[in-house]
Amino acid sequence: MGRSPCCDENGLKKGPWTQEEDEKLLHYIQKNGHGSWRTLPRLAGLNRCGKSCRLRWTNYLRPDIKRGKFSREEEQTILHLHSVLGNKWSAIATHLPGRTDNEIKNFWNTHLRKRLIQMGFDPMTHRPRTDFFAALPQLIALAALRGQLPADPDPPQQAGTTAAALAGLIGALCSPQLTLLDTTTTTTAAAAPPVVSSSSADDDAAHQYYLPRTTFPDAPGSGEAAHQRQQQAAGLISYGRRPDDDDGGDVDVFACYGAGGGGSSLPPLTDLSDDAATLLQVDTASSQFGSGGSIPLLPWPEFFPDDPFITDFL
DNA sequence: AACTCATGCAACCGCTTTAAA
DNA sequence: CTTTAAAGCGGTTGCATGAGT
Repeated sequence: MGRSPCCDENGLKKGPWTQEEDEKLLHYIQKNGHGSWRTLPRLAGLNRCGKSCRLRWTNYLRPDIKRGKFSREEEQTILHLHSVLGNKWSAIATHLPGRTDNEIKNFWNTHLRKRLIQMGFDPMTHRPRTDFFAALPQLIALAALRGQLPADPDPPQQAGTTAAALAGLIGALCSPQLTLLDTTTTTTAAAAPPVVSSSSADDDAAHQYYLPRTTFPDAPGSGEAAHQRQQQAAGLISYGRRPDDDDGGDVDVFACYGAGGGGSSLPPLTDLSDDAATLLQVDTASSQFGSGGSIPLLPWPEFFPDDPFITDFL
């Protein structure tokens, strides 16, 4: 399997394309099709290698390319497909008409990947990171919520409080489960996994967070089937972004499926308060994000239940 | 105004896969 | 079946631009 030598040829231009080159390539392909990429540059009067021409065409000049910002739906699709396919950019691109694999790859590396990391998720596994420092933001939030960190730190007065906060962090590390529950979202613990939220780095304080328990409480009438569903889904995470009522932007919303059994690798947490347990017993059917409709918070392959591509891949 | 740093994206590099001889 | 060229693909680089100091 020899490597293509086309790019090693001397005297061929590299670097950014000029408008004149674009026009030559576009005009030639529109008239003749690309045919053999190796012979195309000579026939089109371009001092480029065929590979460079192919890339320019597929990533930029193709008439069906969609440009501009990725929509929230496209973000969702990329996140979900990446959780299934990994870095198979071309495969992911087949589900996003008008988007190129290169564009999706860039978008992932510059936006989505960073966002997951910021929130303490491993961008490759889509699961919470196992190292302590990755979970630190959540631990700090946890401790703050438990009244162990000052809302407005004031160093001269906080020596004792900080010690208590650290003690709280250590306690959290030794306890069953850590997650943060976004109370702005409603869900039913029995009928579906609880919606758990983390937030982007610019999280505002408008959302209140509660601490769910290790195994989610059974809602009335839920029974064993619901419990089994929880167990089956243990460890899976789904996520989305929903409009933020306060500032008009988006906030990240995560659903963390299950808690025990090694699904989540986040450090464990102490038991849940009764208040938080109550919060988990609300109706999923009414779960809406803002006024714009709901975001599907489903674990992957259910996200594309009838997609033969996914079915075949799995 | 000048400089530094961060970000986004187009393009390249080189490995793998596919198809033809 | 083997060899080879071509195409496909994912990782990486480098430049342009904007924000911050």
